Amino acid sequence: MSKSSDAVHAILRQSEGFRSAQDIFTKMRADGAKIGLTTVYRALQSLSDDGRVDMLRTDDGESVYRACESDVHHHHLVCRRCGHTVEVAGPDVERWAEAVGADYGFTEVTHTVEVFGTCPDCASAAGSR
Amino acid sequence: MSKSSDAVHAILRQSEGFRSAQDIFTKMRADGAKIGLTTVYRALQSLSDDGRVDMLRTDDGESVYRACESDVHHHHLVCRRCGHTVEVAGPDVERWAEAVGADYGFTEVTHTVEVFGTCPDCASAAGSR
DNA sequence: GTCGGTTTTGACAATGGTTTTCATTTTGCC
DNA sequence: GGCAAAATGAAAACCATTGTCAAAACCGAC
Repeated sequence: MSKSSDAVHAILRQSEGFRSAQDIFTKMRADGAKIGLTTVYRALQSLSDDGRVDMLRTDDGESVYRACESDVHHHHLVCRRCGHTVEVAGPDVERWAEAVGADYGFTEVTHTVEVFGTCPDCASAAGSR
Repeated sequence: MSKSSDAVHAILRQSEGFRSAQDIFTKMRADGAKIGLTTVYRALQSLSDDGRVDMLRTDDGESVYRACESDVHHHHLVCRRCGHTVEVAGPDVERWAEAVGADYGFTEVTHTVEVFGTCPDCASAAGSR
């Protein structure tokens, strides 16, 4: 459980934002790697278990992963149309989450915050809903 | 798009927390309603579009719905151990999300915020990871 | 080098929630 | 009643994810 995991991790580190498992698989195959989809999922799972990648679900139920750059905690502003991602820091949110948790006596509080929207480009590029 | 929707909405209002679509379907059938799974999904979708029910995804990708009691938008504080859920309002977060979106020119900004932690009960009840 | 056993891998099948399809039924309206 | 539009539901299609299982890679021991 290492060579493949490392390869997947590498792909993730080369990537900007979040990527789906299938996406990663496709890219790896395109890069010439001989890897199976199953293995990608397994790698992703163990990496996530080890806390080396972040995993979250998009609105349509797909899981997406990102290499964890644990030093700085930040969130993402994702364009729901083109997928363009901006990293945003949100000290206020961090504080709020902690406060809320503490308020109810919760410990080991973590939080997931994702902001979705339509980016300027896509907005001007038109659109029906 | 009304009789069924109303029926589904009624079930939801009778329920305490979140229920899955399949769950609702099963219950309605048990209650003697002649309704199809498809219709339940359709009803849920339109109710959700109209903002009359809240919809969210569990960690395993299942969609769950709940009658919207408060017209106010709120988030959840979930115990990662026992699943106990507390509803929390977060005006600050709402404002922050909007501000962040606006900052980058994003429109139609929505956000997902979930706070996880270990609730007091579970914390005292102990544990291994 | 090779033997034996353990781990990893990946093609493929299976799962399961959700969505689509499409023919039938119901509804609203004249 | 008659007709068209909307709603319905059974079954099929989807599709991301997970399970299966036999083959391949790995590894320490001989």
